[in-house]
Amino acid sequence: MAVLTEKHDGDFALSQDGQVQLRLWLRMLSCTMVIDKRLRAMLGAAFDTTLPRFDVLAALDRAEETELGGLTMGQLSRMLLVSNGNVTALVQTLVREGQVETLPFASDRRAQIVRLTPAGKQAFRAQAERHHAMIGQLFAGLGPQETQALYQLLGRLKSSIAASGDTA
Amino acid sequence: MAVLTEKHDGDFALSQDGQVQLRLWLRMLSCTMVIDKRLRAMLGAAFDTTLPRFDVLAALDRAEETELGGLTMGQLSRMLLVSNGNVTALVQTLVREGQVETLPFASDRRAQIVRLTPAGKQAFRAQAERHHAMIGQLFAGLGPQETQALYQLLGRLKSSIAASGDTA
DNA sequence: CGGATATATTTTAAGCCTAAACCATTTTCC
DNA sequence: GGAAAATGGTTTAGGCTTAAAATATATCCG
Repeated sequence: MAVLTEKHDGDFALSQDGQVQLRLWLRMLSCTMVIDKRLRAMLGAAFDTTLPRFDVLAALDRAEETELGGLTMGQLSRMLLVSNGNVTALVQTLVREGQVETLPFASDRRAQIVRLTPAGKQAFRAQAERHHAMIGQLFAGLGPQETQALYQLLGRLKSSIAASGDTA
Repeated sequence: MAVLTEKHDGDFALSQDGQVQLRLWLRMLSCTMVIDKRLRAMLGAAFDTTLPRFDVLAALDRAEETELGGLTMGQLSRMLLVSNGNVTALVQTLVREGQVETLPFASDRRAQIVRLTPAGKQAFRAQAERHHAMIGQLFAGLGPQETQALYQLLGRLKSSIAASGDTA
């Protein structure tokens, strides 16, 4: 913690540290929101779907290589950082649309496996391509080392958040 | 999309870069979501309120110095980047709770002014203090020049987004 | 003036999201 | 074995959010 010792410029900046953090947070929130909205708008316009549904497909796609070939509801919930009930609703609509199917999980009759149908996999691939392309466009103005620097600073932020969680 | 549309040259670099950008986006989204959730949880637990309601109070607090002493529904909507109908609902509940009041706007009978009540101002001050403190904690692990660097890189990202918007 | 257009706002329908209560099954432990 | 606790999942009630339709008022222009 800095004491106000020096004369001119640096002290002012430090005394304003809280303000800087608030402005940083607001800018970060704003950027995230704008990108998020663009992605949602694109998914709605091009595929008549939503970001949460896309996220479910993406998680299941990544899980296809595993032994189960899919995920349980609870795994999905923890992976997407959304509530259990929310996953229930999302999976229900995806089942209704034929993009996803559920199977009983033999070794635990409370649980069930969710996995992509062929139609779901095909839909996901098309969506992922556009999703990926749009992110590429949005970040295109950043050079490689800016991208890298931002990635690393966000890693530091992640650590900072984790550290603050221990005591908060 | 004029610049990068040439065919064979950049493919490898672009595909690599795209992966980095996707990971960057996911990390940024994750950090933002975690902070957002913490703030919501704090506001709910400590003040039985929500982040959107806090945002309304914050906007009105900032507008208190102006001539009107408040904002119209439309100004609020544009400022918070949420839909008009959403503002209607938020203001209604804040009016019901006595934190906000609406006044007819003499020079345009379609519009109305929304402004803080004394109770609203008092509630906001307490909430803002905690909000500010929590952000300080979450970002505490970043040094001053890391904070500054992150702020500037997000500014670059903001420009990149704006530039991509011109053509997308 | 008066119709066409634009603006400010509300309403409506629908989806997302959560916490809390609830049910079914599994695990723990005596 | 069997009660108690834990876990997987669904349901419910309620708030947030949007787009689109509807309402009221204001402005533009012939």
